[in-house]
Amino acid sequence: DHSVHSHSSTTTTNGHNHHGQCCAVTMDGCGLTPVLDYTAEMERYRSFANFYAKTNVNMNAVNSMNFPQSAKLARITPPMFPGGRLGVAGVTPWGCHDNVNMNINAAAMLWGRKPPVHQATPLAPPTTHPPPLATHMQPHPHRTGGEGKQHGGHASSSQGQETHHHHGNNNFLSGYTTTDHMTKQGHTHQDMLSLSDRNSSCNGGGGANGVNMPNFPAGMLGLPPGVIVMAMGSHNGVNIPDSSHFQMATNHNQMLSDCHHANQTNSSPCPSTSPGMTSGGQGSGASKRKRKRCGVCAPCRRLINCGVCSACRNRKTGHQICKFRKCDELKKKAGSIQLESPPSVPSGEAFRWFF
DNA sequence: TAACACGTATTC
DNA sequence: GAATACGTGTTA
Repeated sequence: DHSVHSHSSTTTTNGHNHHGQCCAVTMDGCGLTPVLDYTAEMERYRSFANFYAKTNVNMNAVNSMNFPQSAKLARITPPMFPGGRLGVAGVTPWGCHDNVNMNINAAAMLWGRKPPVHQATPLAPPTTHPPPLATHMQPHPHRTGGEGKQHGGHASSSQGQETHHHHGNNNFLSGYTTTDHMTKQGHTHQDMLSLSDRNSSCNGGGGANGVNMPNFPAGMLGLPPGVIVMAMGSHNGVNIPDSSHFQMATNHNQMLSDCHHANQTNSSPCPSTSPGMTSGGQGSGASKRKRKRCGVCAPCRRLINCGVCSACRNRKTGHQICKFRKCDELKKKAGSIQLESPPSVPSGEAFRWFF
């Protein structure tokens, strides 16, 4: 809607939109400038607010009464978005782009890393802002609550996030105290485990390719559990938005394999023929194996059930995951899935693990 | 076509 | 064994 955009541009002086709703649904600076469904966006804000309400943020946790499943999830959810520097203080945990454009920056922001672009200095840090390292895991002193932020989601409004340069260990929040990050609640999110506990090895198994490193503590790398590690291409570090090449450090020092269908029960790392398929399954072969969530699409990265969709409401009988958490890949027909690499990305060869 | 129901695989 | 979630047939 051109009128909306022109309205926004004339009422901002620094790129921020001061007319809340417009800001909530537009994503200036995102390149594509998509317009999100407002309801969906608000729902995401609400879920995030609920998440913080149940974990470590002093908020009026009214939502938790309405969404018991969310509360349950929140209890088992570690502070993936540390200290409010990323999430509540001005940037939604889902980032500005991520539910539309699966690019690296979005994922990086989500998993605790600031987008590595033109950010030499934080934007106008609030007064008396402590040094980043000192307060990294602490709630932002100026936080006013998640859903109240009309500027949430604006990529450039991430005041208070510390700067991470695009090289060296700073890339991985070396300032983190990893124990702080993970042991506050003693365990990690089930979804995170499901992503990481695959002791499978689609990349060669047994860490042969440097992917599984059973005795290599992530902390030594300054890698907080939950941080996705993106293997940069061997050519000039070009960000290649291939979600299948994300990796994630976890408590178990394992990485999320880029095999989407890790096999837990047998030693075969990648999809194999499954003898029995579900009720209606034809049992015609490997393609009928139950698929796994991709783990990197926007719904997969969502940690909290909405609690209100039909799937949540019919948890017992429906046996379905929350609608808002349903993997985009799984929504597609099983036969229509394109495997791992887009044509422009030479799988594997273009990536390497760098530490 | 979306929502629902159910069988079943998977994980804890 | 319970909880979760995928796949698919049925129904509105």
